[in-house]
Amino acid sequence: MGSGPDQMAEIRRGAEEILVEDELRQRLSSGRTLRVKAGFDPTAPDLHLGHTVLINKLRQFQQLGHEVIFLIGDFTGLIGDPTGRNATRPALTPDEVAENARTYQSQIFKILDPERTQVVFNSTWMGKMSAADLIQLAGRHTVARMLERDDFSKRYGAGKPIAIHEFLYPLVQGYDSVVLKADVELGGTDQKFNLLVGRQLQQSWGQPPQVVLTMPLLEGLDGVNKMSKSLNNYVGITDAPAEMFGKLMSVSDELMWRYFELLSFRPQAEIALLQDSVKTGTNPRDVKFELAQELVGRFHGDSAARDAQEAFVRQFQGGGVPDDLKEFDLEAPDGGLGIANLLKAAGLVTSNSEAFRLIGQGAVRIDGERVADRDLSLGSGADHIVQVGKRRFARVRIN
RNA sequence: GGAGGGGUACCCAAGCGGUCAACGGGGGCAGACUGUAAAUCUGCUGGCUAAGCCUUCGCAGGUUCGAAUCCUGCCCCCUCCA
Repeated sequence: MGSGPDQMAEIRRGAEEILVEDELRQRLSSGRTLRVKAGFDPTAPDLHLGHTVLINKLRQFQQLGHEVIFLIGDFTGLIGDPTGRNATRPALTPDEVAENARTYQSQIFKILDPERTQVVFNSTWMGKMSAADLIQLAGRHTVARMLERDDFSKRYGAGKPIAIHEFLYPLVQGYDSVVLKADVELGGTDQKFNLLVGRQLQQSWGQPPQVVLTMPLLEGLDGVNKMSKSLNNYVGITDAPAEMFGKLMSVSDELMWRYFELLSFRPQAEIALLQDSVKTGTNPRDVKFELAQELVGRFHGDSAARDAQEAFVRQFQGGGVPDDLKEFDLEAPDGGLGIANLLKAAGLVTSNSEAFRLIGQGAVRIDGERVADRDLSLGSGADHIVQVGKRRFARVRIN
């Protein structure tokens, strides 16, 4: 464990804001093991790299010798997420929550040390709370302070509805910090308000207020929007190695550095050296290889990462064929099997129209030969590698 | 309860009787190029037994030679007033 100031440099890495930084410095230098909390929604068990930004930060604290509390917000999950008013999320059943929690545990321990991670559920204490207790909790905060929250004040100002129970969410989250006696709570920048409510409630219960550390929301593969499943710009941590590798290689050269900062475990100094080397002529692609290697290795092991890189080089640099081809056995009618139907049967296109379009664009190859004739038909007894674009392949046997 | 606005393709958004399979933008896909599935440029982006035909503009009817466009009813969303 380093000294206070050394720890601060690592902790500050990538962080958006630390409130209050002096308080954190003091607690670090006290030499005490700090209780570092972060809460996760049990509705989204499929973690992507965006989620891991926070988990990585937890890991850092862990490596500095502190105790990590991974809180699963199953109580709030059972009520259902109140934000986004036109698509009220269906409340999860206890079984689903339990299932999601298991998924979390199998995924986060690729990053966190299970020995020094406490997984807790807020239903443990919230479930026991009576209506009277809840009213008492609600009495600790005021409407005016609630309305300070950016999205509440915007909605209020715009005449948009705010349901009463939406006010309870920050309170419950803050109360979790009281119960857990958190020293530090981590969250995305969008969580800032909720995290601060935790500070306030702790003080109200006579506890020293937790330090709040917010992390930026990781940009998705498009480099613009935050990474999310619904925008389909994400890298899932359960994505297959080749898939994960390819997605990371598609990140722009610029965004790559952002990913290094927030996702890589490399020391900052080492990343600075990589940046220098690109400035003096190293191919950014090769640096991106390093990033993809590290991340695929983290979730799938080093040998899978090496294989993924080899396959990537073979397929995209060498114009080669991936080794895990889907195979199809197709029947040819008397006149032979038309190319469009073949592509459709092999799942390479979704309609004949799409097939013809792609042929027109020169995207279709059979055994490496570009197909120019949209009326091409293939007879039986053959075995072909069929390709659409650079990424869609299939092996097709015609009987 | 009253007044008004709106529902168009994956998303946003034009069109307001024929020239509309429907402008434009985003996203996606493809091609070229390359240093990578970066960047950039170009093309495509309903379906089919395919130079023709069929289906699509909230839903159901109607008017018309002809409707995304006009009429009627219904459903849904939003804003303001109470």
